[in-house]
Parts: sequence; structure tokens; C-alpha cells
Amino acid sequence: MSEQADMQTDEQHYDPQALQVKWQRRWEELNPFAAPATPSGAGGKRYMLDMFPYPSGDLHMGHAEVFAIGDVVARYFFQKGYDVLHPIGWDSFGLPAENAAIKRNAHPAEWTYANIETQANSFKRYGISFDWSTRLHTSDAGYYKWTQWLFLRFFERGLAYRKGGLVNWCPNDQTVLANEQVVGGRCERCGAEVIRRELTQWYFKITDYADRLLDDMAQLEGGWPDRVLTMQRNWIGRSEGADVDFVIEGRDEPVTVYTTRPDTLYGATFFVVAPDAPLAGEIVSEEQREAFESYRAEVAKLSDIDRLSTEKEKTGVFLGRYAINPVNGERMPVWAADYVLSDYGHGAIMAVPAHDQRDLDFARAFDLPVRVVVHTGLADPGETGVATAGDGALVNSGPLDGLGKTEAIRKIIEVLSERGTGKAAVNYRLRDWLLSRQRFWGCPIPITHCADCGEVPVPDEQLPVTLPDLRGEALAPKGVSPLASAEDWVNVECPKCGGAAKRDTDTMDTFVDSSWYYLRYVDPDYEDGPFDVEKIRQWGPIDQYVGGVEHAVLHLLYSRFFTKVLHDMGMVDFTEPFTRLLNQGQVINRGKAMSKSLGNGVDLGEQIDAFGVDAVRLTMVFAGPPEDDIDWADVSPAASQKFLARAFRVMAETGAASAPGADVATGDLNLRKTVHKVVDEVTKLMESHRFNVAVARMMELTSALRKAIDSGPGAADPAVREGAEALAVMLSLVAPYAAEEGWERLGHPASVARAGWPVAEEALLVEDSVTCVVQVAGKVRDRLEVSPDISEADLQALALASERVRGFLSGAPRKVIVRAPKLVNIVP
RNA sequence: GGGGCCGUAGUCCAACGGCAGGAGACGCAUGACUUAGGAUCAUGACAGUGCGGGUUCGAAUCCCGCCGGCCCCA
Repeated sequence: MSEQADMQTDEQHYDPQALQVKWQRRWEELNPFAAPATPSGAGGKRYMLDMFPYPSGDLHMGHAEVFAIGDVVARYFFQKGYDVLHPIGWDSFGLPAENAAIKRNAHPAEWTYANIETQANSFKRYGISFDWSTRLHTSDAGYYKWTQWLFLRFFERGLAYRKGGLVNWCPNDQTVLANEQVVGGRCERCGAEVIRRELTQWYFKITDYADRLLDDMAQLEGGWPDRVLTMQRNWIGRSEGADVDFVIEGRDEPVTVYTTRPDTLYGATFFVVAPDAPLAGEIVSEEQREAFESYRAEVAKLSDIDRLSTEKEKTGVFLGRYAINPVNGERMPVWAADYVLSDYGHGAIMAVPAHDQRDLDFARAFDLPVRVVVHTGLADPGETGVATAGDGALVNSGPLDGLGKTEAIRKIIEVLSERGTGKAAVNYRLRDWLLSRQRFWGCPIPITHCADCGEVPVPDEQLPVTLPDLRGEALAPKGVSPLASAEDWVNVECPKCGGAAKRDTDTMDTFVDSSWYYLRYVDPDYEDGPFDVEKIRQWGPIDQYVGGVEHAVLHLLYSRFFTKVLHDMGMVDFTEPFTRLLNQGQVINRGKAMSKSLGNGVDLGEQIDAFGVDAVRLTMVFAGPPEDDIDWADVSPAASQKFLARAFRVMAETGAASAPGADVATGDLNLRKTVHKVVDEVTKLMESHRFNVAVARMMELTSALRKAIDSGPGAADPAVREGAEALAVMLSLVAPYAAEEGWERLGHPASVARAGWPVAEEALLVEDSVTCVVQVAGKVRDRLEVSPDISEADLQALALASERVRGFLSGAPRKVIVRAPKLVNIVP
């Protein structure tokens, strides 16, 4: 800073860094955001929750955005006088810590807890309104003890179980993944292509809750973004159809297939089994076995995405066997083909080539018959190669002939039910949640495996099963859990029979940890259970949740599932945990996600050093609607800083010119109207989460105050003070440091964060006159200043009397639309 | 292939079916204050709302089709 500037430095100089140092210390003493032990019930409660961070180094731009936006909501709740719970914790189990530990020959906890400290300090500097007494870490034994406790309750209820089967395996992270963690055939974490492996793993029976997860979304309509609800609906993928039993020649048990189009049963001309389904290997004829085995080996290399691609040429092998169509007794060849997945329905389908494109592609590739059974009026699929999936009258279908789709489905289900060869059925895309992970830094699964007793739960009083002290090389991925190598830890007595037994060596998916953390925040040190049931009754459910859309079907689905199970256990009285959800966008740079390889990363610490916390936060909030991505190249933290300096000077100058307590009624009326109008608008904008527009209104107010001080009633006018005080309070949601200092300059004790939201006076929102637009044929031809409560008749007369309007009229108007007091449209 | 969201000044973003004298901001230009300005203050220019239809007294806004972008499911 130049000497000149130093000399200019006066009471009104805005120095963000100095304010940060000053107020961070003061806030530590004041602790303005401590939640009451229980909400009083009088003024209402608000549980405001940000998705808790993973401690991967210091906070970054993405965190800065979520928490800036979440904090606007939280601080608004505080200002409105609610009892607010705004907690913070860390999702502190997970792979990056483990990988860092391997590289540094250290323990994952060292890296994890060091990063948590760094982030905690950054949060404090960033001025987020957390109640720090709520702080929790999912990797604390005091926390994961209860994750284990919950697992055991799920186990008791049959909601946690072990089964063998094909699972998604990430060859890079050397662990299995849940379906939700496979995105486009790749590992959601690291992007490696996922392969299939046959393994015995632990699952949560989320499919038992599929219907409730679907139905309870009705509660979330309007509170959650539609697209997240749609994504969850798609993910659950409920479809209605029928299970149809097909006899396979030479097999005692019939094979059930699921179809959404049982009405087309007469059009089934062949039968397809997933090559990786056990059924295929079982029924393949001796002559075809060799061909089948080599085909199966090929298919094993493919991802589901490849298999389902409509682009890909159809492949398959005839299994040398025939299935019998239950309605017409036809023999249909049984094929194995990769376009049928082993986990869809029952791993086998009836193929109706005329009315399903993939079946048709397959039929054409292998010269199988195509039979039209729905008359859609479109050309024969056998000729065109285009399947007809639409509605129409059934043909070649015995008793179904002439019926439409809906009727035919009803009828065929009736027929099948009578014969005992089928029934109406519902199918889901959702699969059970695979929760085992072959990694170290997670919550151990509290199960002991005993040769005699089988899976034996660790008794509650022995919880937590703590992690052994492994570090460095011992954690290197080898395809089995690192825990397996900790022999002292693994070998235990069976809790049931006392014989030799082994601990389960897998750890839980970290999404288990985060599926219930919001419940523990009400008392993170609670020792009589995972959470204080009574406190959750009072604080829950979460009124506003803020976080990224990347969890649309991961964390959010799992948490909803947990909540429902806990509801069934009588531990929570609500069935949906998050009443309202706000998905903020990403912070990108020059059109692309920030990444090391692109070299377009922006460092949050540097931005804060350069512009100050308030300016960075303001930039995040002002950039656009909260759901939109922010391209850092399109926004200007420098401009934010400039505005804050302007706003600060207004507050400081006002504070220097007057003291609190003046009679506002004596203030400049025009300015007062502006102030109250802005307050009214900002209030509504906050309620509807249009924070960027709210900031624009604060800018207008600042400009109005500037003008009033410079060339209006002057800084000492009570209206200026009223406006400056309102500005300080509203600004505190976005720029807490500048607002706090401004509030102090205005002569008020800290903290501005709890000063109370300004209330717009109705009387001051009424305009003396409004501008009425007079249109002729929809084009503006004149403007009239009229009273806001002018009658339609008076307004019409006034408009028709206008000289300027009459110039555009040649005779009596055909029609006059009057929307008093703002518009008249004359149709000539 | 199905479903959804979105296209407004050079840029980001506003606008209950009713004035696009764009709310706000970036950038640009001009002026004032200045030794100077990257500070501050003031002023100004820049789009007719992706394209084509329709509904309506009136459409950025509602409906249909197309183009372009993003997301989900396949």
C-alpha cells in the first residue's frame, strides 16, 4: 500500500484481512451460533444441514460454493429468530487416506485428522455459522461403534445378509463397488473400468424398501429438485408386467421370466438366457457346451454398457434346448446372448422380435422367425428391421385377438393365473446395496465367522470392533482386505460357542457412515445409542439440505433407506430425512471442471488472500442461481470486493453521522420507501432461494444510500440509518465480516448475525402513484401517472383521453383491455 | 431410442402472460477528481429474447416443430 493511500486511510477504509482477524477472534468468544439443547418450540426450529465434507486436503472452491450458499440459508434462519441447528462434521473414512498412508508409510488417521484440522480452521476463517459443539468424525471409534450397532440391528431384521454372486470390481481400487458406484461402466471414484467377479459379499436389503422409497417421494415433491426425484425414480426402475413360467424340455422346474409385455406372449419365437446366469450353464446341451463356454468367457470381459448397447452387433449361442410357450405349446429355441443381463428379472427373457428392437436385431442376426401379434398399422418389422412397440389390436393371439394393449395384458394375466403358469409381477431395476469393501480405512463389519456357528454377530457390549494398527505397506491393496493380514486381530473366540473363529475382514462402504450422520449431530457424544431419540424427535427432520447433485442416487437414496428402517425400528418418527434439498452447481474454470491435467485449478486460499472471505463468498452467491455452475472466468471477486467497500463506507459514514435510536418516522420518506421495498423483496427472494437477485437488491439499496448521503438528505438522516442497518443485517448472510464491522460502526453490539431480520412496513410499500402503460394494438404509445387504486373505468377514460393515444386511433376502439393500475391495451 | 432442463447485449445474469427506456454485475468508452490511476464518482454505447409456426388484446414467458447445449434412463 502506498504512503498516499495510507494517508487517505481513515475510519471508512475497508480492510477485509484486518476484519477477518478481528472478528474471527470475537466470534470465538461470542459463539453466536450455538444451538439450544432442544428447540424451544415457541418460534419454530430449523435444522439446516450441509453435506459434510471428506477431508481430502484443504477446502477447495467447490466447498466454498456449497457452504457459502448453505450459510445464506442458515444465517437467514438465525436472523428470522428460529432455533437453528447448523452442524458440521467429517466423512472421514475412505480410500484417499489409505492411499496417502501407503505412499507415506503412515497411518491413514494421521493424514485424515491433520486434514480435518486444516479444514476446520479454514471453515472458521470462512465464517460459516456452524455450531462447533456438534462436530463429529465418522472415523472416530465413538462414531463407528454405532455404525456397527446399526449394522447389527439391520442384521437382526434380515436387512443385512451375505450372498455369493457376480459383483462389480474396481481393478484400480481393488475393491467391490455397489451398483450406484458404477457410472457408465466405470468406478465412480477413480474412473477405472469395472469388471465382474464372483464373490460372497454383504448386502443391505434396500430392495425391500423399493416401493416405499418410490411412494414416499410424494412427500418430497416441491421440496426436492424434480430432476433428483426423477433420477431416483429411474434408478429404482419399478415396472409392472408379469412373471411367466416356461417349461424347458428335459428340465423338471419351469423357468420364470419377467416381461413388461405379457400381451405379446403369442409373438414369442425364441427364448434367451443370460450367458452368465447359472441356468445357461445348467441347461446347455452337450453338443453346444464347448461353443457356449467360449462365448461365456468372451462375454465376461464386457461391461454391462457394452452388452446393452444397441449399436453393438448381436452375439449369442444356441443352447441346444427348447422352451415351451405356455399359451400355445410352441417349441422355442433357447439361446444364450449377452444382451440379457443375469440380474435383470430372472436372468432369462422371452423374445418377441416383432415388438422389441433388441429381440428383432437378434432374430435378424440369427435368422429366427418374427411374428407380428400387435397390429400397429406400421410396416412389418420382419421386413423393415424396425420393431413396433406401440399400442394396437392384438392378432395371431388366440383369446387376445382384437384387444388393445391394456386389455390384453389384463386378460393374459388372468389366463396365466388360471393355469398356474404365470401371474402379475413387479420388477425393479434397484439391486440390493453391496456394502462390503476390501479396504482398511472403513468401519469393520462386526461379524465373527465360526466354523460351527456360522455368521455370529459381535455382541453389543463388545462394540466397537476397532481397527488394528496397520500402516504403510500393510495397507497396499492385494485383492483381499488388509485386515486379513492382521492375524492377532482376525483370530478370535466365537462369541457363541467359544471356539476358534475369525473376524469378518471387510469394512463397510463409507456411504454406510454417511447414511445416518445427520441423526447423531443432535448429540455427537451420546453414549446410550447411535443418537438421542428424543432430541431427534424435536430437531428432525432436516429442514434444508444443501449439497451436490452427484449424490442424487447414492447418499440420498441410502439415507432415505436408513431413515425408513430406523422409522420401522421406532427410533425416528419421520419417514423422510430431508424435507427440502438444494443442489448447488459446480465451480468450473474456462468452461471446464478444474483439474490438474488441464492446469485450470483455482486455489481457494489464494482467492481469499487476494480478495477476502466476504468477496469470495459474495461472488459465489451473486454469480447466478445456486443450482447453476459458476465459471470462475466469468465472475469477478474484485468487483465483489469493490461493492463490499462501497457498502462498508455507507455503513461507516452513517455510523459516524448518527447514533442508534433516532425516530425513523422523521426520516426521508422516499428513501424509507426504497429501504422497505428492498427489505420486502430480499425477504421473498431469500425464501425462494434466489440469492443472486437478493444481492442485486442489496446493491441497489447501497446505491440509494450513497446518493442519499451525497446529494440527498445527508448521512445523519434517520432513514439513512434505517437503510444502513437493514443493509448490515441482510449483508450478514453473505458477507459476515463487513456486515459485522459495519454493524459495530453503526453503534450496535455484536453480533449482527443475531440482530434480527428487518421487517418491511406495509404502509411504506404502497406507492403514491404508478406508471400506467397505454398500448394501442399491443404497442406502448403513452404512459400515465395514476393513483394505484384508480378504478378501471377511470383509467380507461383517462387512457382514451390521451392525445398521444388518439393519434393512433381512427375511430371507436373495438376493444379495451384494462389491467388497473398498470396497463391499458386498446384494440383499434 | 425415451424422458427432463436450458438458449435474453461482447460476458455472467434479471424480468406474476403486460414498458426488454434490461434489476444487478463484468468488460468497454467518455468525463470529473488527480503527477498518475489498477482508487473513487458520474455518464454512455451495446440485445429485441436460438429458428419457424400457433394460442392471445398482448408471448422471453403458454403450446407444437426444428437447431444447439447439458443431465438422467436405455
